[in-house]
Amino acid sequence: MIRVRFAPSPTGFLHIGGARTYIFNWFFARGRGGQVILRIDDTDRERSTQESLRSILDGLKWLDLPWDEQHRQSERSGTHRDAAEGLLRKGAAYRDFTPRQAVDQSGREEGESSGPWLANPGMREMPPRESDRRAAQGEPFVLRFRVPRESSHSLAFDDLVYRRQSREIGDVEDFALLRSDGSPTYHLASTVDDVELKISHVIRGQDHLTNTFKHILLFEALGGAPPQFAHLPLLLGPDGSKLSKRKHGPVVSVTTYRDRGFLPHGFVNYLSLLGWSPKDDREILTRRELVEGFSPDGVLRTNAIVSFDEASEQDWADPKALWINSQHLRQMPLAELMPYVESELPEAGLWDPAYENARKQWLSNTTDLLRARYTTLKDFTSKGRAYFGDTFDIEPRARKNLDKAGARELLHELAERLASLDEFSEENVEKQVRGLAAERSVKPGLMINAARAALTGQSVGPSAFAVFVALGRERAVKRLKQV
RNA sequence: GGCGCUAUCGUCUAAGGGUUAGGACAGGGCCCUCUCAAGGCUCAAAUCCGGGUUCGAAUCCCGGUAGCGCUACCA
Repeated sequence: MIRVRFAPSPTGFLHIGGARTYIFNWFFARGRGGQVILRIDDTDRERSTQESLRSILDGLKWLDLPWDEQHRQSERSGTHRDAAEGLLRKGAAYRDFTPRQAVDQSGREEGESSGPWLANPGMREMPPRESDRRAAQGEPFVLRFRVPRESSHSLAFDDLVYRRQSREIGDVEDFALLRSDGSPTYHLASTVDDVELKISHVIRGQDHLTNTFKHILLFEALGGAPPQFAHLPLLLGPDGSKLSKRKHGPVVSVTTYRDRGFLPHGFVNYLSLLGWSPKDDREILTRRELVEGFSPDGVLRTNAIVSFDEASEQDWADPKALWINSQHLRQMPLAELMPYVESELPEAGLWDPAYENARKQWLSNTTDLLRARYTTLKDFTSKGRAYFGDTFDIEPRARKNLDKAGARELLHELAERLASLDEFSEENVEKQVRGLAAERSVKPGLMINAARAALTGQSVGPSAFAVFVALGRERAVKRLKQV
């Protein structure tokens, strides 16, 4: 049974890099009848916050890729401690009584090659009896893994993405298992839980590639077979540094995409193409195609840059992400799009209860008319405001179209004629507009553009005749008369 | 510093010994047209550098350089 896990630590918002890791885990498991486990790695109690947890859960839910099980590491600390004790008894771990400050000082500054395991060989070699005695006296200690030093063999594993990885065991330090307050570190908790939760494949960021040797050592000491590993290349900012909220702002947070009108699947599609591709020229892929096509050995080994311009209103996100979203917006089944549009309207004060019954069809027609030229869901309530409500601003460029000589009178005249039109259809409206233009010897474009301006306050938009019909005779005539 | 990973247009990527190095986004132009989109066509744009191996290298090997990661009682 394939079982994967996504293990975020709630010390920040859900990062798009984390989201991509989750997405790849999900595709991998779903494509093979496996299960997805969400595990909150909150072993760092001091830095973990409720707010972060909320953000992570909200972000993941929005992606609409449901998980099968959920666990929280802090609720399993007993298990972790038992495992640590077992390792200590077996001699696979030892207590390090070195005072914290001493370690901080020796290791930190312009680090020589020395690590704690070299700095304090006395701790590693301390007789168990002395170790037990000092612990019993309450002297604080860190529990460290005793990396085998006797033979200088090398460690190796086959990463599904990075292929065979090997390392001299001498290059692996005696890493911490338990902190001096008794709490488990990430390495211990993660490995113990991976064993207990029967994780078959660990798919995570490349920043853990070298940590994997420690984990394999731990899996073996714990008596479990190591899972398969697949490390993913990292996501970098436009400056080439690892994406971070601090440095790169709100674009690294998943909820930003939600709040700015991305379709969940448009976002998923975009992320899936960072470090992976279907190897053909497809770019817009359905969830099903993604699940069927994804494979770890198709994942690139190079970091990808998330390109965006924080200063630009247009390119606040990667232009390609925006484009992919716009493609989904116009290609997805209209019925699937409607709930998203419907939830945008009330927020903007543009909701009409009749959208649920009498005007349901109208809403859907209008959405269909508009979506081909929109990028995000927010466009429906900003650019599309005049369609759903009666208060809207007139843009400068639209005003110019209205200010053209004779434009207003023509529109007033047109309003009269439309008011008495038999059937208010696109065809008939067009006939009236062109007819009037011919009578007055003006270019139809003059009237058409002025009409669009009067009707929507904008100089751009769908075919003006379609706009007339979308608004309906009553509203259209009223707006023509008002200018 | 040590250890490791990586290197194709500005960006995301395809091509894993033989291609005019392909596609997409973004940019330029044209068509369409009532505007803006969409759509169609089109232009510009890349194999980090240096050595090998080979008839032939983006592709394999070595070196350099650069970027990134790890080197925590963070994950």
